[in-house]
Amino acid sequence: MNAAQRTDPELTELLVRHGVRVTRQRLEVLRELKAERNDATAQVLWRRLREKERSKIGLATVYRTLSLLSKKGVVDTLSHRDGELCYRLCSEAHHHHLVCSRCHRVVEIDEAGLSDWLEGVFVKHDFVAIAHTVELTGLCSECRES
Amino acid sequence: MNAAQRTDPELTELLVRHGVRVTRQRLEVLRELKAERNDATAQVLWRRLREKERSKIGLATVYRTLSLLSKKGVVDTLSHRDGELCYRLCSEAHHHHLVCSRCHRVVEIDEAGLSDWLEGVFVKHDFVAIAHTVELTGLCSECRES
DNA sequence: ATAATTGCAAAGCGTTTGCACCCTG
DNA sequence: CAGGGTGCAAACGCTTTGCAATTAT
Repeated sequence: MNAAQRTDPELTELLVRHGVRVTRQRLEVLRELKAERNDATAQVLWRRLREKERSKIGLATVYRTLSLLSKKGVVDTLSHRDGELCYRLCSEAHHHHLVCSRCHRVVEIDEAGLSDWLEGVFVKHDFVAIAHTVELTGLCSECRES
Repeated sequence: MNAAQRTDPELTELLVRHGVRVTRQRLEVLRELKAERNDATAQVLWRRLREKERSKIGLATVYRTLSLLSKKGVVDTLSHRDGELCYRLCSEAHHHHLVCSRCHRVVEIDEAGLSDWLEGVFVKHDFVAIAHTVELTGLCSECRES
């Protein structure tokens, strides 16, 4: 247990709750994600940790950590940035995203109102639902003004 | 004008209609896409043309062609395959896709029933709509049996 | 004729992997 | 103290680009 781990018991607990070993690097990635208002790529998170936080974390570790956390359902992935994945610490309930194409502000949208339509589509085509992704892109009010 | 171009006047016309120069390579890519029931990646299309059709087409040309056709609205892109884009010759109307995760069968879904929900979300958060993508993944009836 | 298109090879870029060392549980 | 986690560098796979030769209009 070092300083970084003691700083935010909530994040440590988040890892433990998902059956993930607690390491300095994983806490650092989570801390950085928590500080991010919207979403961030693996490379961006790594650069921030290296430069701003003076962390010795390796890029591969950031990738491995995000991939693990995503598999465990601790973070969400968005693919609105072509060719690279964005990660985001999310609320637990199933939801979707509305992203501003200019400032990349992310708004979480709940499932209500969509479920009926979804259900109907799967039934109509005789598919068993596995997953669905909905990504809405627009221009937020602030960005419209400038 | 060579043999390949004479074979399918419909494809030639499709290019002309979108203001795209007609070349042997572009017609070959379109012909291959037309023969594809679902969707295919640039690399898959290229391999088919090279091996099955004995075409001398270059991989870069396939990429350039697909990118151009996508920009002109002649083909659609789907991103259900992680890390690489899939292309598909599509109907003109706006629509979405339901993809079988096992056999990759693609079913086109029309916009009806979704528009109201979409409209409501954009208005509620004071965003001006730019785009939206909806991708549903499931298991089709045939794949469930085996 | 001339500007766009092509094939090839090399470069780019995000991501993954092999391996020796380190640390958590 | 054993097995997972890490950092580094090299490998990977998809995509893009520079360039000289070719081709459509």
